[in-house]
Amino acid sequence: MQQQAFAEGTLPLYLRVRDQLAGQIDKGVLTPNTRLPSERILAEQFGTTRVTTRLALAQLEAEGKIYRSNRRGWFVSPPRLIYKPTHDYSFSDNVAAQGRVPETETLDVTATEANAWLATKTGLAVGDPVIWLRRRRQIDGRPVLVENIYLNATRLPGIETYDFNRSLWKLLREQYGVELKGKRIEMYPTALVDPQASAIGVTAGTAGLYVTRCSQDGQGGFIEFDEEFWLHDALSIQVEVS
Amino acid sequence: MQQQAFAEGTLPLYLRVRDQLAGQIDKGVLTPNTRLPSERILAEQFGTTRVTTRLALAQLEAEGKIYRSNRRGWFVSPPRLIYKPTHDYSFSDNVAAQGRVPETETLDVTATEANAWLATKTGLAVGDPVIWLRRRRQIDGRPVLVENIYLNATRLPGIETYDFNRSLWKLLREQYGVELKGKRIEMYPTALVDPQASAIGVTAGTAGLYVTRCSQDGQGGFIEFDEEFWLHDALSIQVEVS
DNA sequence: TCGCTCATCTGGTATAGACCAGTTTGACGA
DNA sequence: TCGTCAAACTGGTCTATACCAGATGAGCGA
Repeated sequence: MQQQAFAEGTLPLYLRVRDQLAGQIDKGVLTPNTRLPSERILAEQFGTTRVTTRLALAQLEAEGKIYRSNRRGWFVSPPRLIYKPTHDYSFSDNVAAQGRVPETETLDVTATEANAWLATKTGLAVGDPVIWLRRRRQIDGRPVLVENIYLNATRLPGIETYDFNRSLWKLLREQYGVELKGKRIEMYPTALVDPQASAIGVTAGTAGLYVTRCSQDGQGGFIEFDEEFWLHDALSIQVEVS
Repeated sequence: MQQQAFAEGTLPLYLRVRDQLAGQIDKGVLTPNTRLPSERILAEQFGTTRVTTRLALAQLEAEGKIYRSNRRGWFVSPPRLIYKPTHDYSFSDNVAAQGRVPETETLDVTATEANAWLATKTGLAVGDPVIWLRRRRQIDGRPVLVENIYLNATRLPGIETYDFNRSLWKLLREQYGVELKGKRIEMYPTALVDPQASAIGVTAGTAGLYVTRCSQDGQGGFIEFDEEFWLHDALSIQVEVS
């Protein structure tokens, strides 16, 4: 069982494979959403095994250059969506403005009550009525996030009867005259685990970005708390302050 | 070569190993910065191989629950630092305020000129003089970020002569009377690659968060452009707007 | 033409073992 | 007592192979 010689400038083999593939992506030989050759074929091409090839692929995935679709293959990542969480705008409008095709699916709508965790996040009391909304959102047919939205049911009576497959922000403004003002946003990178991972259709452990957003109206009253689980390679966040 | 039976509720073995370790961390059996048993010992304890054990460890690493120190072992991650990039404050003060011990090292100070990339980011013209500063910052002895800072040399004459192992923000205020006002922040998750990975002392491919921050003074003049490479498990970002 | 079935392709999970290259530690000698 | 140095230990990289399970598409039958 011969061993790697660490030839060619001491770079490990899996990083040399990575560099080859990254070069093809950067040079445009492989374009966004193209499928890469299968792991077995790549392994043969590079004269190595699937295990090492997968190391290289995992590296590129961590960098956000490629993504995987469960048991279908590896694909070149499209550009990141520019996302400004401090703005009030519609996901759909934002995606469309960047030349992409958005899609929103409502997974679940449930009337429930605030638990301790939600209470500390929102300022509600434990037991206050909330509407819990779960949605999945896609860009160009690829699911990029799932979200849990908790709406102040007292402040927004009857909201559970509306169609949620559209902009929530517009719904609040048009039906309730609510303009979201204050926001408290928190985010950090983490891995997606079930149930979010399977809702997006990725394996548990895929890198993600966890974003929460607590919005109030002009008077400081709590309106909605949004908890988003993004694929890590799907977005670039921008914030401007003056 | 017998195969896994997918027993015990169909969870794959590496996720069951993950759950066991995660449980010990959540219950406080393993406390922050404690070293885990070695991969070989864990593999033996769980009746599996190193490869599978490493899968479980990589999963926990992706979730930000553990981190590795090169060839020294795996350690339990401490709590994330709360970081408000829209605020003007000192890294050192912020870390200390959260009961941790900060440290800053200046790696490099170079007088150079704005290239095309920096020009588009800052509004400078290509060729304008800038001071390029590289720093590494630690929390409780663990390097958590490296940064490239580009300072407007025209606006801040002689700044390269100061000590940079302290708060840059205070330096600007005290020596130049500059209050940073406008900020444009951009960030996205990605993997750390060299030279940043080796500067922090992690292997290439470790998950990170890339943050850039462009700051101006009250009159909209460009002051500094900051490019930060964070370990992904080291921080939680908070932004508030009204 | 349309729907279904099944072979085939894909990645997902797992075993067993090997050598490489820094880190740590403990025994030993000055 | 203290420094040195080698052994032992750690993760890092790699080979070779196997079976599992979901996705896909070709082909067949209604």
